[in-house]
Amino acid sequence: MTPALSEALPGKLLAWYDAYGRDLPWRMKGKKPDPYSVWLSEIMLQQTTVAAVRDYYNKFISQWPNIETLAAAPLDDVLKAWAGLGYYARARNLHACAKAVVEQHGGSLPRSFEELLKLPGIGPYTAGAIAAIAYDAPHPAVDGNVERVLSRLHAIETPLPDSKPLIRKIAQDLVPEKRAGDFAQALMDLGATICTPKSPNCLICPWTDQCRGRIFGVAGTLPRKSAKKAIPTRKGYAFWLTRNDGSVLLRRRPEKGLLGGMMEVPGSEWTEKLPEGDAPLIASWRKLPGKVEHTFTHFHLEITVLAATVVDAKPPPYCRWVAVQDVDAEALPSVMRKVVAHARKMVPLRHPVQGRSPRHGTY
DNA sequence: AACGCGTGGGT
DNA sequence: TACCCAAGCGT
Repeated sequence: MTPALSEALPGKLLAWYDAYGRDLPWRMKGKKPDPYSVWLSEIMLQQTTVAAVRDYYNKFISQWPNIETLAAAPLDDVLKAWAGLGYYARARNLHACAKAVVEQHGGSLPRSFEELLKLPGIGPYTAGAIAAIAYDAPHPAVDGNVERVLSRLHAIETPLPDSKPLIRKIAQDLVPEKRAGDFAQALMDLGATICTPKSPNCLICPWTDQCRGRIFGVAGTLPRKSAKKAIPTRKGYAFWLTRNDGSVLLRRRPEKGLLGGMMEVPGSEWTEKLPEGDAPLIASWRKLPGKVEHTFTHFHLEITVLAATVVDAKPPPYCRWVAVQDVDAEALPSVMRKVVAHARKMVPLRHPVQGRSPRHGTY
């Protein structure tokens, strides 16, 4: 590509962005971006769509308008507010990052890429995005959108992730000295609205004349990606244990790993062979009809729900009784909200069900 | 370096 | 329907 052409690219994109850029809650129209808003939105947007993030972002900003209030909040409150958004390590890291910024940086997010990179939950993409959007530093923010747009612009046939180093260099060379933040956001808007994964709308693209993917007629097929393998199905049980006063037993999951720190309906392991083991309390369990199905990133899950009622019992380790009307406010991930909905549909409160073939303490 | 880590919407 | 995918990070 000639120098003249490559120099024209940022200007064309910025002009397009000025006219057609999206209006999003974390973009301050005509005002200087707020680093806290930029950081919060970027963490939420990791592997997550704008549509999914919008309500969560507004809720967080209302509940914790600045990083000090977020840092002072109990982690469980943050997990409750994050529940349903997925990738819960982000919520734990968000809270840890807020505390680190307050304790080590006087409550202001650092400006340099290197310092940002040291903070929990901030990797190369997010550090670049914050540096560029919040502080207008000339850093690229290379996410999935940018990888797609630039793969097409240069008709890169090397599949991802092998092409990442090349794409990163292309992105770096494209960043303009001025308006680096707008440029980063413009590139993502272009990918989200025009240079979409399927059926890109090349007719209205500001880069259509320079796009080799379009010229070669392969834009819609790029970027190439290495094949991903199939995911297994795992099975398990969940124990819906209600108490006579209208409360249900919930359990806190271990702090790390899948759904770390979140609440759950107590259950068995999730394995490819239906597991055997002990229920959390001795009771008469009955199997509810149907299954709860859910798909995680790396496996499908089928949960069979067993229900029982007790008069009273001391909660087992990591468990506590929660009034059923308060369950919705708990830090329950989506899979567990499905379990709760399934159980509540089948088990009317205060009408204890007799076990048909009681098995005590075992399922 | 490859894998674990959620969810809901689009096609 | 059964994929595919989205502003990635931590280990």
